[in-house]
Amino acid sequence: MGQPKISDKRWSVDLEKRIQADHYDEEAYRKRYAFNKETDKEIFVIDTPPPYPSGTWHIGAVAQYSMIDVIARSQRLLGKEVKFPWGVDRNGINIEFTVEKKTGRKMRTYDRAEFLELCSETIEEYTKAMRNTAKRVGLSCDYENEYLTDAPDYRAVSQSIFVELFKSGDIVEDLRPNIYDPVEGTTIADAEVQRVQRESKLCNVKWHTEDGEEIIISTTRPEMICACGIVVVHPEDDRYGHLLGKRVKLPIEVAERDQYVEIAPHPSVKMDFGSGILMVCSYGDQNDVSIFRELGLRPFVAINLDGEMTGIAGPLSGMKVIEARTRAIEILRTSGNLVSTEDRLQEVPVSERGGNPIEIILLKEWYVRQTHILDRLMELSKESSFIPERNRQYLHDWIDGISIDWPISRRRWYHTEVPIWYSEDRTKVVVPPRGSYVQPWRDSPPNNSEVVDRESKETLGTYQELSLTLGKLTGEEKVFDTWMDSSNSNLYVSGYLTEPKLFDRAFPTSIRPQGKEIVRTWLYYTLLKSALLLDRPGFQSIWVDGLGMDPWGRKMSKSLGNGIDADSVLECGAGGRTGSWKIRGADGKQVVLKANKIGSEGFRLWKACDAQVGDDFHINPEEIETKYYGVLTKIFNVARFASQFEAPEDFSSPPELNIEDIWILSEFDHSMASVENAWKDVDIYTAAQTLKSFGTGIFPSHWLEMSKTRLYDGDISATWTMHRIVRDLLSAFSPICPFFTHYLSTTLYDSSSVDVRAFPRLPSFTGTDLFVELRDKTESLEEFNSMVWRAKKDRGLSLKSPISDVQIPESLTLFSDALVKMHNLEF
RNA sequence: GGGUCCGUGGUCUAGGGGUUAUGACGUCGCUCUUACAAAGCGAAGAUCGCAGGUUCAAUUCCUGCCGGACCCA
Repeated sequence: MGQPKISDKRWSVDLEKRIQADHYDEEAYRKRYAFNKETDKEIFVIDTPPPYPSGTWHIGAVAQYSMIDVIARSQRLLGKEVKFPWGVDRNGINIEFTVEKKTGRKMRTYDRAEFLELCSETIEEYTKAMRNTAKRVGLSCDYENEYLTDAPDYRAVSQSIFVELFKSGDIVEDLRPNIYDPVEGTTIADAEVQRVQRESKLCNVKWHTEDGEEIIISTTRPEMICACGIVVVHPEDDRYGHLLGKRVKLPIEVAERDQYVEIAPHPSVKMDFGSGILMVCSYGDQNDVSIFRELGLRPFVAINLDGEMTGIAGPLSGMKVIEARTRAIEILRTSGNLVSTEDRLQEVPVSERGGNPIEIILLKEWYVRQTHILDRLMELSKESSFIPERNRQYLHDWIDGISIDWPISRRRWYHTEVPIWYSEDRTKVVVPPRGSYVQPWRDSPPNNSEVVDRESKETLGTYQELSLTLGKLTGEEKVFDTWMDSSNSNLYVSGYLTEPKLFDRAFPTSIRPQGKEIVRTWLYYTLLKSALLLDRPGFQSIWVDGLGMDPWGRKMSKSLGNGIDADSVLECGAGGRTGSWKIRGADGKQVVLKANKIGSEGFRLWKACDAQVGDDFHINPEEIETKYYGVLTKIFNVARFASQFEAPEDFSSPPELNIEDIWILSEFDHSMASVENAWKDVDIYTAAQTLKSFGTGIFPSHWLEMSKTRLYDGDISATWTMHRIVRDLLSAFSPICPFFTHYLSTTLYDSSSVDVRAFPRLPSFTGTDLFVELRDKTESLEEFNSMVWRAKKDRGLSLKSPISDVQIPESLTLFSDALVKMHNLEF
């Protein structure tokens, strides 16, 4: 016994930052966390979600990433070779918006190359900030091999996969109705559409049949009358049976088309909506699209790419949609065909990124075919386990609802280019060779490109041989939907195209960790790719966590004013600075939350203990501090206490052990067994709770108090037991609090718990009947100790003062010596 | 309108057909006892959202309703 080796009186955020600074020393870091692809160990590849750098990183996402790190570290602890990549998703419309906002100029007013340069500079800044936060929260990623989805090597993979799917016929080009954002001038996918409540005007419009009968049709989009292809009523609607087959005149003048449309039956009509008669236009909404397709009608193009009405709109032609709507109402009113209007709240589809009302327009775009493979996808998905299992439902529901192919081309710039050139006569295309990145809008094809027949997809020869026969080439101007890039992440990190030997061992990728809000995009598209390319499931397990919500359970958003910045929580307590957050509470009033110390270790511990995976979690800095900082203090002090006693030389063979030492070892082994299983099952919650309750409960409160006298007397059984438990406890706990356990373990034992590569379990001497028998004593032991403490309290005695009339129950007589000393019992 | 999840002491949370319902925070009381007052020990505090049903037995299973969250149309 001597001075504690740990000099700090308590754990602090400053100490945490000092340890971190050392930890990110490059050489040491690489030794710890680099991935060795030649390993004989089991390989565990994590498909880390590449975050999108947008300035501030959502605290809920940071919390989620810290749990992904817990997964990475726990798998290392179990002895696996872990690949925990660090990737950043940088393609997309977000950064384009950011640059437009920053410079006050719209994208299309720039030269394309100049604009790309601006995007790339801006996103680089954000990327740095994000990497710092990642390190601050302790992510043990391979930062040295950072991948960027906008870098040539990554884009090359995206383009190669495109070419592969194009040749196999799974990617096609076609003229189809597409969801289009007229303000940003680009197509978007189903998954990117959001719905918002808006006030809109429902117009009840008078139409006339050929034989002069008046009918009323309700619509919120009178400007679309010019694109009306048919008028429908419900087949069972008795009111209108006589109208079927008749023709009805459009109530607004149109050009270049027939003024009359037919009335037909269709079951999709809601009889109780308005008059029960519906006009079907190309295209007012998704229902219109399916009716046009079903009835084989010829669509009219009413709106052009700039969001203006086309020539068929007659008097409205050339107007923007909103303007045209107002004018249409005026025209109808003047002509006496407007019966009435009503204001009503309506769900309007808008684009997720731009927030603009979307239109459905006929466009020539590139598609990944998916409707033909949905059953197979469902089957393949059964081969992946979900954590938690119930979140499988999100994927099923999405797959069930898919009815159209995935449009993947976009009319934007800061994205991966569609790697295609068209021959002068448009019958042939040139595609780049595997592994190269091309920009067809400004480059010529590389010489080893291939020439492919546009219809049959047959390879005709190399570009070098055939270039003279192609005439003047035109490079494709369009780019990919960003999900087209990010849905390759698991293939990329598992070595597809670049490291076939690794890929063989590492695919399906061990785990896909992600939030539930992107099941329909990132997860779905990734599984789709794996199915199309390889006919295999993309993952062994899929870990789908809930979302970080505000303290009252609502989504954090700028408009609600209830956001919490991640860095402010991680830095709370550093350099004596406290944290304070002003946010709008549940009742709309400002609430001020205050905390003195959290740090990355407190933050991680909170997330690990607070909620089961898959549930939404509430983020309240006050709660994080009050509930979990004390746990760190407690374990710190246990280690500090232990540090005043010499650690044993030999941790593996115990000396002759005292009965109460065997007892606590049996308890400890039981806890460690469940922690080991929890880590194997990626059950962070159970591992965290088990460690926490052993480390702050029975071990210090009962065993340590029972054994203090012996420890002070230099008893080797007690000393061995304590150090063995403290050391192993720190190792098992290291995935959750790596810096905390690193500090304690290196100070006490000269070796870091973050370097342990085999889950620590007690030697086999322990697995005896005696173990089971002693573990049965735990409950009565706890009860007895509580009883004595209560008795002393009731009599106003201090805990060390003697007490005389207490009887040790028969079941605990084997602990008599220890209990007498612990409680100072007198007889 | 549909789907999924949730509703357990003041707050957060575990559990799950069968004695006295888990833990934490907060509250109250006592204690600076040679690891720990940024702590320890002890105490009080819950008709498990509401109404039915199944059952010998429901907080747990079923149905409906109410409330919340998320997703979709």
